[in-house]
Amino acid sequence: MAKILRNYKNNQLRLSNVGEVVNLVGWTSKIRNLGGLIFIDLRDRFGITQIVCKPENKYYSVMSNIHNEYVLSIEGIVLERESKNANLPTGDVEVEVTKCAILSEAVQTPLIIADKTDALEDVRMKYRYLDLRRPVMQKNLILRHNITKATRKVLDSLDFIEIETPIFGKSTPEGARDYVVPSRIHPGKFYALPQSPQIYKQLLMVSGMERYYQIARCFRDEDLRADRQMEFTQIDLEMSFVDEDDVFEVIENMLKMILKDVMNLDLITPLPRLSFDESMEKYGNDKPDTRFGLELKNITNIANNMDFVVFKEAIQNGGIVKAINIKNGASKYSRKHIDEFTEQIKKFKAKGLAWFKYDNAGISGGISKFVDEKTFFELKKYLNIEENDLILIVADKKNIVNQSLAYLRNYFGRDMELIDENKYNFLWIVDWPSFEYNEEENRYVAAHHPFTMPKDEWKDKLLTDPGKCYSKCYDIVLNGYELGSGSIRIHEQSVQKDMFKAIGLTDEEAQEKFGFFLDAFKYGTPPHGGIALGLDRLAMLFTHSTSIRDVIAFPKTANAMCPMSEAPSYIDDYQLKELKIVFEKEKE
RNA sequence: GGUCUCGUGGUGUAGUGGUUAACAUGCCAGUCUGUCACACUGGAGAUCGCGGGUUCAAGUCCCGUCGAGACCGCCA
Repeated sequence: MAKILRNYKNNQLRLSNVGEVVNLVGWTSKIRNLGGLIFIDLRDRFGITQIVCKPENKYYSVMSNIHNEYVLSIEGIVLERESKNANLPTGDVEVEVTKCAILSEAVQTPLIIADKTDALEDVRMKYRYLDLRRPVMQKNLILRHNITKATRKVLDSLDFIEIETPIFGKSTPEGARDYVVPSRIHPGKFYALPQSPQIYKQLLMVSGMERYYQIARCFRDEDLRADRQMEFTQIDLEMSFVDEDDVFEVIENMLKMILKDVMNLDLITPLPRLSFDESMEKYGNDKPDTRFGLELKNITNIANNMDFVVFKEAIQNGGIVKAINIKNGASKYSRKHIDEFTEQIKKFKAKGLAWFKYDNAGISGGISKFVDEKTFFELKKYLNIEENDLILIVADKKNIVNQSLAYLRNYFGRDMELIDENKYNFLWIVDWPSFEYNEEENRYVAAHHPFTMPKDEWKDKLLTDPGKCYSKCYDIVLNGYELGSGSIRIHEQSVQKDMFKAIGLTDEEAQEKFGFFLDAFKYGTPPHGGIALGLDRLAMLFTHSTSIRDVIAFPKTANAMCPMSEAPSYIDDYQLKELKIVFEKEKE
């Protein structure tokens, strides 16, 4: 085949090119055949150029037999259009065909190749290669590329080096479920795919690399969600000789650069910081969307003085009472709506949703008959209750109250249109508790991971008062999503020993579980810490996608399958034999 | 593991237990020389996811199953 000529992309031609002979390639995006006059929108990754062909043209019969998605190579002359299209960068010109070669024909596509396809996601997944022809999807992947490009640029300028760590590793005893790969050479043994390069990046600090980063693929065998895939990508980094503020500064600089390069937005730094406890109190979760207010208010004290048995019981059982005030919600939401909200929060095990409305006639509905004048006076002041407000109250165990109201807060943020979609509200959640108490196992477990450095003032109190310990752990949150998580790590062996003791691990058990990792720390370990940011989530939020699947070229469905390739699949018996894997026959 | 929603031409939807399953878009053909969501005319295209049941009669009701999605659990 002759060399395919192409001297312009389909977004390039302007009035200044009029008269030039140009060579274009692309897919047939749209045909408008007016009988005596054929227009073809020729699409490539960069844009669309209108091709025109008149009846006297010797390629007229060729052109009139072209169908959608045919791949064409066009030679033509750039002309000024008689009627221009202001919606298209190339809308002032068109290319009159002088030569046309059909490089490839196409049958009818199962989905329409346009930004607004009418296909649902399973069809799009099955024909992902066609879905990815849609300009909006190409834009998403290009934006993702721009994020990694900016990331590499800024981290390189800050002396970070990109180092690849193994995909085949050793199964880690804690954390998410591992994906495992059988070893043929060592029958019965398995490699584990990394949940994150955590172990390796810390070892690289022991190695003296000082500043490492990686655009790292991570694997977790847990159920999928709109914002969670079985394999996902993290911007993973680790630094030596640093404390929390140093990590924040690097990430803030990096995000500033990414936002500028990718979105042309100026990020104001330093980013706001919120303690974990404060976040739970005000927003009910550890990843607040701060683009709107609607904060949770703790009314336990006021509720305790009310003559309402539901509140009293909840408080007596160690629970709390919190409220949100939906401004102008009284007239918008009917009793039926409120019943639906109640139904929704049952998934968090909330037993009910107390509510009342306020207007100039006073309070009404829900629990209003339990709200006496004095109580209302206090609530009105504390919750800033005004005309037409709807007050929603949950009384239960602390985490049920927080989960329920955090859910409702996000719902009303959207439903009352309180969210400015053009805002990117990054913030740090800092000062995390070191431990969570696991009631099932009756012991403390590491809230982050057992290598997280406690705050200086708690370093020597891990054993005496673990429940109150805070650690040098931080999350970065964007618009209600956990974007990244990191910590300063323990580099002192005495602190590490206390940490293991606090979570009930003996020296022998710790050695057995984390052996080579702990050994490495004996040979001179710099203070170090790091963070990992979810690239998929960042790209999802920048593109205003509703799922990370829209910024991943070939994602899996919620059921961890690929409708296109039909992975996962059974393998041949000889492969199983070679791996010495035997399945037990299913018993009925 | 659990809860909920959905499954009807290529695609997206409508469809009171009762005629030939409707509409939009896409596709095919025809008319048309300035369209750009071209317009107009005509046409093809559906074993209503699959299996069973109730019924004189099932796209519609029931049970099961498979598939898709959202959420809970899970994700140190």
